[in-house]
Amino acid sequence: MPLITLPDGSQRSFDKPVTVGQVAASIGAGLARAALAGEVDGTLVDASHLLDADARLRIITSRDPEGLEMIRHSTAHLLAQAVQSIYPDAQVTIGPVIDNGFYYDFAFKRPFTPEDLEKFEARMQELAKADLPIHRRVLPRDEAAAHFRAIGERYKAEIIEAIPQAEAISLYGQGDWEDLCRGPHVPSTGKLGAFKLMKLAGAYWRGDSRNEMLQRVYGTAWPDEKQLKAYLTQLEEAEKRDHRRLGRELGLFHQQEEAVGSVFWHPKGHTLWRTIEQYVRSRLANDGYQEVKSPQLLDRSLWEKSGHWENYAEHMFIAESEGRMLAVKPMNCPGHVLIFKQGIKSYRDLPLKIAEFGSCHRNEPSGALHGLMRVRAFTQDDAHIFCTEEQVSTETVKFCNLLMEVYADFGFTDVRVKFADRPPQRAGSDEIWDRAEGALREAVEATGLAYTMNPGEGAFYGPKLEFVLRDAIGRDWQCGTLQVDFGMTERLDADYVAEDGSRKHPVMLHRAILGSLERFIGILIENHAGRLPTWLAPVQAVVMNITSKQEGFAREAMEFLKNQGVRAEIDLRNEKVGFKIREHTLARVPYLLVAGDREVDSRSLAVRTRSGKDLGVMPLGEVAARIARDAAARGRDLLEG
RNA sequence: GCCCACGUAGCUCAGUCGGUAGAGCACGUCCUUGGUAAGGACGAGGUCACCGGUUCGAUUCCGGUCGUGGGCUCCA
Repeated sequence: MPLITLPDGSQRSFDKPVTVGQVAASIGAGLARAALAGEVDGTLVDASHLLDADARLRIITSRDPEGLEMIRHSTAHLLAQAVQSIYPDAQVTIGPVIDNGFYYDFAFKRPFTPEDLEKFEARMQELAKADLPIHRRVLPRDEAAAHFRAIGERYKAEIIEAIPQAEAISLYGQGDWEDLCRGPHVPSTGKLGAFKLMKLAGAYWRGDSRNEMLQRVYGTAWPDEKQLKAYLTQLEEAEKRDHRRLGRELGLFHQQEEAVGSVFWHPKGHTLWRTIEQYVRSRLANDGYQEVKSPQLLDRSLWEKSGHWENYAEHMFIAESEGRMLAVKPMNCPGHVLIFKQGIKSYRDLPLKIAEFGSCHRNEPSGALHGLMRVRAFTQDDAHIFCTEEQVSTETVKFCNLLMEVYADFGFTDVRVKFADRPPQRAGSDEIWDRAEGALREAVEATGLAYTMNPGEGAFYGPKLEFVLRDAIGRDWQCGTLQVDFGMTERLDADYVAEDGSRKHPVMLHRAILGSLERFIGILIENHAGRLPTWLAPVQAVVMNITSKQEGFAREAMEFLKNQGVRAEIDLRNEKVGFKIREHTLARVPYLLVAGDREVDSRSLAVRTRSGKDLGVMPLGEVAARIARDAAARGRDLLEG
């Protein structure tokens, strides 16, 4: 006689055991159709799950996050069924849900082709249309393993054999096809249909590059066609924001094969670069950092002492001269330690903050390179804080405040913090790591920021905080970092005289806010879809004449704006004003300034923004003031709608 | 580095079932002096990524190299 309690507190009693689906049906026909699964006393179960005792029940539909996840998971199964119905000798492995969709990895004798993808999708549609009921059965572990071995599914068998022996294994079947799965799943394949297979890729079995390569099929799945279409449209939008395309179209930079993984910054791109660099420079100076410049090439012996040679050699570019082996710096820290070591330092000198816009080279695998986002030559807004163990907390708090301020100026306010602890390959004893992690934990608690753990992802020399910012279309980018290093100064023999006259090795905080300037600029371009805020726009205003009659005044106006600190250009070409407006709008110039006869007479300009807003005619001084006001707000309070 | 796909004019892309290629935009010249997202005419521009092989002949077919894209791995 189960008594079922629903989320709204209402109760229903039944005179015999009922399934989740039957409870839904007792509430209404619409809910019965929509019901995908249930949550019984906090555990997700299938709609066919039999309730034989009192329970709290929540009916899961596609409107619940869990429901959407199930749709994706079940669609992954549908894909596997389709693939195996077409290629019976393809072996299934795993098919998890990911953001916006799912993937499924198959072992197959040859790579899948785009034509295969079409076939798979068509078969999936057929199977969905057939509305096959999905049912669950349970086997003891050993029996399940033997079953999968018997039907030649060795990857599945391997997965099962990793599960504790006492546990029972559930299998889900639809039609004549069956797969190992924890579940739950939607009640039938007819609940699926709004999906699309997106792409093919290779992926290693268990994510290990020493293992064999599997064929991964990516797909997306949604509760209905409308949401699917909205997602596909959004993807197109993201493509339009691609910084590589915009970088070319806006004349910011280019890359070519003679310098793989490096960037050729064009005048406009470098203007943007300098604006950012000068801004960060002033923020750092305000916070007591001293800027330096350290050498690009440093002797191997230094890298051996710092631990890089042992832990980072595969990423380093090597050069040779007069029989000495040199390495192009992949990081700035050893150089900064050498600067610290010049002269005797006292505890009174701490914290000592050394900053550098450090140009680093790392020999990244070719497959990792991607536009500005992943390069081999990049520049960090890097700095090292030499301090005592007691100062770690306050310095961390100060740094986090600065970082949040800087991000806000760039218009990023959604920032997440991750705590990455000791990686498998590392320098220093466990005892030192215990202390470093302890100090960093205490420091991050002192900031009051919420954080999540990122196990095993620390730098080889210390644990780190990672600062992840979310962009305008919801993508996450790790930019800032703060790393606590208890070992580097000892390895490089850097010390200071403590209050009691003894020599001590300072703690080093490695920190960056933007991370790589190259990458940060890429993020800015995509975040703003090329419409950089006025303070960053390489060209802030273009003055254009309507006929050649206004040429003199247009020149005068442009010079005036330049003298007022506006990055202004002039367009005197013999073209119609509509043509010029179109071009500079597409070039994302924030302010389009037109000089016709009327404006010449009143020594003013007709002001239009790149978003098409007509701000009317303003005297020259007012135009300059308006642009200056907009630029001064940085990314915080944009005037433009 | 690994898997798959791709590489034709500055850009976006057609095309050649093997007979050295075409459009639009951009560029140049000329006409047009036009008030807020494309005025018109003419013209120039390509070792079809690179290196080999097959062939009478390769941009096209085959192999390799390099690069790019999407993944994997890695990561700022």
